[in-house]
Amino acid sequence: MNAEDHAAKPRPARPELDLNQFLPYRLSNLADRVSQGLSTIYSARFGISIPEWRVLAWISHKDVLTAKQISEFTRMDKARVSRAVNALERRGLISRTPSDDDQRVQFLRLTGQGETLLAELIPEAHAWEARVVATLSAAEYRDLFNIIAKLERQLTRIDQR
Amino acid sequence: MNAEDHAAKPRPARPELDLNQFLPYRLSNLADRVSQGLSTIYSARFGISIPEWRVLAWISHKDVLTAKQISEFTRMDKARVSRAVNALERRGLISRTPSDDDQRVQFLRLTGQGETLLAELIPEAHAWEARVVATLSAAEYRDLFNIIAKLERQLTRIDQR
DNA sequence: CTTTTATAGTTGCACTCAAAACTATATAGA
DNA sequence: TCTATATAGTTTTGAGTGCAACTATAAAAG
Repeated sequence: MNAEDHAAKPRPARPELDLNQFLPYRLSNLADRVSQGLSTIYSARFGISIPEWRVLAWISHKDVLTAKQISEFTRMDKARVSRAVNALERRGLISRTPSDDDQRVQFLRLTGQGETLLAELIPEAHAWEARVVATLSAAEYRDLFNIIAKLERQLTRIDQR
Repeated sequence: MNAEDHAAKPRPARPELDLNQFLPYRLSNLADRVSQGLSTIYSARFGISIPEWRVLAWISHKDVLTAKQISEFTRMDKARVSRAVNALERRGLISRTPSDDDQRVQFLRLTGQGETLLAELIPEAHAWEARVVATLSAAEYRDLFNIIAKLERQLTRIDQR
């Protein structure tokens, strides 16, 4: 039985919130499911946590990064980055080399082992993404990225005030 | 200096991962920022946590719900729902009435106080959403919801295998 | 009936997280 | 130069989380 069937119920004048037409709700639902689905690949199969995956992905993308930079790119707390970096180094997937200019800074790079792992992981991640977006037309796919970019710029604008 | 400037670096044949063209990355970034931005409204201003907001929103949407149903709609763990429901009841925002048919089940409803709070909160949430999507054309807005729906259906399909 | 199996909701526990405090180093100002 | 302030990264801590165990009730099977 559906609660809405009680048409008789006297409704106080209350603003309606239709969650299916509420962007934050739809967006967080979708992103959740996407992250969840993708993480089964790198978590179950490669023993990598979400923060670790993000760190790996960015180092792979940029070749050399500091923890600070990763924290900015991923917008993860620096404490979270610190722990992920530690875990990845312990597993031999990345290396740290202290900067000569600034003793506080460490440059992070993939090790051979890290490269090998990503060489397996990245194609699977791409394949998974491809399955998900297979339902979209080329135009929709393009539109989606454009819309996301627009929304992000707008959020930045709003933040600045 | 950009690490990519070292054109000399001998690259092993490794699959590239361009995060800006990787949907899970863009999506989780955006959803994160949207949730974050919205939560400042109900968290800072009304002392409501994210799980509590979700529970309130769904009860408001459906009038009467059980914890089980909320857990399904929000895809939150039932423990998380249980704790949010407890907190909301302690604050007098929702009421529980045990089902006559099944002693295990409790029907959850907004109290007058809960209605009042949502009457303030919902318009503000809508206003915030409106500011964010103000950057989109009507067509883009429509497309966005269609694309999200398509992707969710596809994820359900993938899950089922 | 009586026993088994399923279900709604709660609680305990180990783990994760974000914020703050802290350490070590670097830069700016007096 | 000495002191104050800022910054990179780590550690600590309190709160929140998911999982699994548990309680109470209900439904199904024997």
